[in-house]
Amino acid sequence: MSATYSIRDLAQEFGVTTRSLRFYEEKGLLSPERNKQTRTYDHADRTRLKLILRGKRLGFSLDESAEIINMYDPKAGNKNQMQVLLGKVREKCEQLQEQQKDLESMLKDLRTVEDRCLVSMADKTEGKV
DNA sequence: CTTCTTACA
DNA sequence: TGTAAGCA
Repeated sequence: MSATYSIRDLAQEFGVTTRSLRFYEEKGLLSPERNKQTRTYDHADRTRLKLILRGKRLGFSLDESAEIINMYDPKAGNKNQMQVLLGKVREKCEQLQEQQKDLESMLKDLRTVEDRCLVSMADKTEGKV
């Protein structure tokens, strides 16, 4: 009754390579059962992989995701886990806002240069026409 | 043919 | 992480 998955099953389902799954394992994010050399993943492993990929989408490093995921502790209501996650999320938000600020600044400068180019080209055109 | 490990890009 | 080599 315990659904299991081969390294391929999960790789295909989540659109990642088997290399990635082994890589995540090396980083301590995954710990599939070992049946005679080959890996056998269970539902818990699948869930962890799901969380790893979510963390990736949120911009967290594998180490950060590992820190949070490995903190899973139903007995304690996952309070510590939530606290750390909240901290990471806020930190990430601040970083993104900082990046957004920089991007807007660069965009502003680029547009200034763009305008100067257009003006310059317009002047030369008028002179010839 | 597929998985696994190890090493290198 | 991709790729490749050498095994099982």
